[in-house]
Amino acid sequence: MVRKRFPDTHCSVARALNDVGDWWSLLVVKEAMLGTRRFVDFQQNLGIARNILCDRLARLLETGVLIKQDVGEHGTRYEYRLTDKGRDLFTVITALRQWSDRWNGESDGPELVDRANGEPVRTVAVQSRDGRALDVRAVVYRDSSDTDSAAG
Amino acid sequence: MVRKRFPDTHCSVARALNDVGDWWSLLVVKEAMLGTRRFVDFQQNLGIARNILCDRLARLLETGVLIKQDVGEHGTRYEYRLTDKGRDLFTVITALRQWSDRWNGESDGPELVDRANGEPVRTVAVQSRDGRALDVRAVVYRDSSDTDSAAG
DNA sequence: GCAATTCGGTTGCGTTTCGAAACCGTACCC
DNA sequence: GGGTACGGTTTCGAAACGCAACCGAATTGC
Repeated sequence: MVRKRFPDTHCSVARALNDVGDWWSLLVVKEAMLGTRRFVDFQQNLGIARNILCDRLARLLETGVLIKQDVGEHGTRYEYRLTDKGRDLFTVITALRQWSDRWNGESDGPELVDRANGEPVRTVAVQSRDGRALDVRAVVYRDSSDTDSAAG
Repeated sequence: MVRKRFPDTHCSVARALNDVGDWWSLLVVKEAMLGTRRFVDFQQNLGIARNILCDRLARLLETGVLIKQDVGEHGTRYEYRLTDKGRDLFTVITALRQWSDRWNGESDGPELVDRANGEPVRTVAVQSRDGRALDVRAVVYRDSSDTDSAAG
């Protein structure tokens, strides 16, 4: 199963979607963040077809989001664990979760709280250097070719 | 073209992916955030097939991410514009962009800066109530059924 | 040692979706 | 009334998906 996706684009968003842009990849990563590590557990918890799961895991290994470890205790056993790159998707997934909760109604799923004190986490937002929340109209996409202008 | 996707899941992430989880939807939204509003412009800027673009635009209308306005100046003209729900994806898209830049190398695309002063925006992060950056290991997914416990 | 089971896949096969290009209908333009 | 631009829809081959059956290695049970 070879797929081409967005071969070499200058767009960061498109390049991110190359790694985690299909239906299942982000859900696999989310599941891994909940502690799932084994093939059968991913398969059952997500309800994904086995061949598709195989393919997604292989791709996530290729792109360095997961690593595969042989834990040969009982028969053939592997663990799929998040890399730093994979764990770093936490922000993306949390932003997506909060967006869904805001606009499609609260889910009855688990709530995300600070392990240190049990308080809910803040709403994820884009912030200016001095910490103001910025919406899309408060920013400019500045062409990176004029790096030494305008910013000051 | 009817597709089922994830029918009714308790998982917020999966529900978000129902709206914007396929290959093109997030790119369409991203393009809209760059100011694109017209069918032909989406089609040319993204290099998407016209039928797929039609389908995605229709779905984004259905889910309330975009609205369609007739601006009948010259012949048949419509504008597809972001709703508040659509604009609110700014955080998700920015998080995704930053993730890609961190792990797949900087792109030569435009840089995101504060319109007010030209300074680059902060790195998007999940924060605790008191503003500490939290990674996935610093949080707990607390079952929302025990709402009145543990939180302190 | 041999059957049954578990785990992590792979293979076949039918269905769905994608993508490129051709076609269509309306509204301007002259 | 022909040309053009816009916003689609149709057609059709290719790719991806989902289900279910099968496979191979190791472990368990006896």
